[in-house]
Amino acid sequence: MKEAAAQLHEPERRKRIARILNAARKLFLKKGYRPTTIRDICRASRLSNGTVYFYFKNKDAIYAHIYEECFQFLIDMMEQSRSDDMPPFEQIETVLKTYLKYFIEHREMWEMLDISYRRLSLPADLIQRFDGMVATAYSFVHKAVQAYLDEKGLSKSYDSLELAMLLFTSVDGLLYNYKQGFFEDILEDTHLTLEKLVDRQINIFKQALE
Amino acid sequence: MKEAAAQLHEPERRKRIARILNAARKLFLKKGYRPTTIRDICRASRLSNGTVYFYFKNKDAIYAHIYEECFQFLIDMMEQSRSDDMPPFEQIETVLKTYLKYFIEHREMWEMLDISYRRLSLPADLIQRFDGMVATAYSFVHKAVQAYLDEKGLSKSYDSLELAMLLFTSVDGLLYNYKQGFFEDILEDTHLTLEKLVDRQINIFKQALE
Amino acid sequence: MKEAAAQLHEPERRKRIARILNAARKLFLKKGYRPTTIRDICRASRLSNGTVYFYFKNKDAIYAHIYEECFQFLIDMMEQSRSDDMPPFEQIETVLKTYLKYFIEHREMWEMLDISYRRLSLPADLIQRFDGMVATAYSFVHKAVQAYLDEKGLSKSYDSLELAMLLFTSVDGLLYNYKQGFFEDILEDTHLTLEKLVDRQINIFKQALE
Amino acid sequence: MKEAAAQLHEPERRKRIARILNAARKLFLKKGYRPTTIRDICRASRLSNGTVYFYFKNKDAIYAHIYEECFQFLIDMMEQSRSDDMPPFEQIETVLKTYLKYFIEHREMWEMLDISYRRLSLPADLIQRFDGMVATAYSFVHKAVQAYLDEKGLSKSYDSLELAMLLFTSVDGLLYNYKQGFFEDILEDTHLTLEKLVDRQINIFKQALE
DNA sequence: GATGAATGAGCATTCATTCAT
DNA sequence: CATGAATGAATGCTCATTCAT
Repeated sequence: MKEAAAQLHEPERRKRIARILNAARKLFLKKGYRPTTIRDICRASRLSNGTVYFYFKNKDAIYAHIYEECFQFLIDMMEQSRSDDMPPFEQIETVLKTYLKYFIEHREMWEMLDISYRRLSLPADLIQRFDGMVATAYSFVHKAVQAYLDEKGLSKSYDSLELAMLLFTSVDGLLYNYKQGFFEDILEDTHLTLEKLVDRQINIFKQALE
Repeated sequence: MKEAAAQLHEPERRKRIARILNAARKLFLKKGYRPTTIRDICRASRLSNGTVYFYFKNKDAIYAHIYEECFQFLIDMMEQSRSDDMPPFEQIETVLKTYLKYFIEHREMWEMLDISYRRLSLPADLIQRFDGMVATAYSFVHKAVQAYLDEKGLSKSYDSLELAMLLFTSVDGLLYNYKQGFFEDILEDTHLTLEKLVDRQINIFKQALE
Repeated sequence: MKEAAAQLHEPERRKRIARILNAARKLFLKKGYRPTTIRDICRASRLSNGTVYFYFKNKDAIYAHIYEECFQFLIDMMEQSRSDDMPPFEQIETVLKTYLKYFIEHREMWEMLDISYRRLSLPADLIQRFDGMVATAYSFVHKAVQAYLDEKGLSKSYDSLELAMLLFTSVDGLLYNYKQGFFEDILEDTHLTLEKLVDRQINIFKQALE
Repeated sequence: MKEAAAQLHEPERRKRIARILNAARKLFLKKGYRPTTIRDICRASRLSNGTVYFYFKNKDAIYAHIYEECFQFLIDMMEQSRSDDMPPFEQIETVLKTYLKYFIEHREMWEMLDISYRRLSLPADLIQRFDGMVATAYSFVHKAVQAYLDEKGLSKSYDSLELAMLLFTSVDGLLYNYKQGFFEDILEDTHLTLEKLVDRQINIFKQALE
């Protein structure tokens, strides 16, 4: 009976949780994690202090929820964009460009991922789940690179894991430096864009392997 | 006379300042900028609250000092490692490997640079100085790439600025992901090392350009 | 329903607010505004630091509340004591004696008014409201004086505003000097009292106009 | 010998003390007593922290010095302006107008007197000295009023002390209210000035006694 | 005498978190 | 479930005062 009653209110529950998360996401992004206060979140979600604490153990838990959500979104995007049937090189291209797309179209999410979840005092199982997500994202690139090497008969000359890491991190480094604002002037003064840079980066790998 | 008297205490002053900066550096790294409190710094430097404020206007000023110091150290290392007389490719290699060396040997400094100085409310002139330092570091790679392209007669096929950015950010991305701990398992389980990865990255660029 | 629930706690709220204001009023008087600390107020009101800030935005807000309250009390007293039907001179007497009564019976309030609200960094609208209250208090005297001059046919010989100001400020000066303690010995050694002094002052004006 | 040496530097001492007092006076006025810090005074007087404390026991001592100085200045002005040979009424007028002159021409000093020296924790003998100065200032008015009453043969109808107090405090109340800014609008919109108001006040007393 | 380095208590204010209703 | 009142430790920073040189 109690269960049933709880179930009955489930949609209501979800709504409240969503409201809290939406508010928190925006605030974390705008002000950063630490400067965002629980009261900020309450105000923005139009819920009381106590309610927020009813649904989330504490501030870190809210953050963790959002982190997971953002990362899952990236994984889903990658998953949906690629397919095992694609030619290997296209797979590589697709995954990396999907990452770029994520960065451009869902910048807020990308920035959430930037807050190192290891610094927060999260329960060990969460940390592990997050580590797993990172591994999954890497694996998309890894598998594609492996397939590409197989296709080209280069499996013995190159280490697919090594190449995958380099590919991924080189794009990541680009985005990271971009975010820091170090490219602002350059991208304004030249014909360069993030898209072209990523393209070039991928092509350099391709040329190198030929 | 007054000058002399002041000078007399100068070494003492320097010592105290160093003590504060050393304490702050360590703490900023361990806990991050915001979570580190002035009191933490006082405790670690065995100086009173008032003394810290006697030497530094506020917390941001302490951070700025450390940031500049760390970045200048990197620039000096790069400057000293390279020379215009080197073959261009060696210049590229040297600068990037110096960056890696900085990361490995002065990890604390590298991590300091990771705290975005733009989020802090620093005086405009400091922001500008820091921007200048970033530009200087980039320029080392840029000049070397330009020389390399000239040597190979590829100046027309490739944009030196673009290549320099990609080279630098790809290394940076590597270090950044490494720091996040995303490689931990991989580097443990394989023969890979940061050095080999950077090497490979540089070689990929080289191969691509040939 | 929500409203009802909130209302339910309203008396409790009021009690706490009153406790804070009572504590603050006493302390401001005893020690002055600046030397009174929020902690003093907490200690005196037996409430925690956070609770005080829950009810008041900051120290200035507490002061402003008290200031307004005290001034309004004076205005109410004046308003209730006088009436347009009174003979003009009686109006003058009544208002000024009410001011004296306020000074004697609600000394704590009178002293609050002594703290210049202009030095505090209060929001502009509060400043304006306070200015309005000052104007209201003056106007009671002014209107009465005007009526008196009209009655006596002296409107052309005297400026009602000027006389009103002199009447009010002369009483105020008396109170102010009294508060400073400059009369202590005199009032002890003679038959003089504040009441007699104010009486005399009013009579001097009356005699002068005859 | 030591004495001689000390004497030798006496002018130097005085200079420093004057520098401190000048700086403090300006600052106390501009910012008020509490908000003025010793460091402010050091900066303004171009002397070191330690030096200020060498010449003055503490902040209160500096204030007391200035208070005395300002009050003495007023007493001197009054003393010099009046003379026993003047007709009594002229004496009254002169003393009160000198007080107004002091207010207008040495407003900074007048405002210093406004800070109640009783609230500060000054040594008892200082308090007494200050009380004495207040009495002296009052006595100038008192004596003149007494002489006036004698001249007019009104000594039996009026109490000279009472009248003196009323005269003095009515002017004081005027100045006090003026300082609070309560007259600003009025004085701007009409032909009234402080001088005219004081004049009128004195004349009212005169008229009343006739 | 003069300096300025050093102290540490103290301040206003914030904030994550708890809990009675 | 939801509310918002209550808590009190913590924070960055200030400042009168002391003291070694």
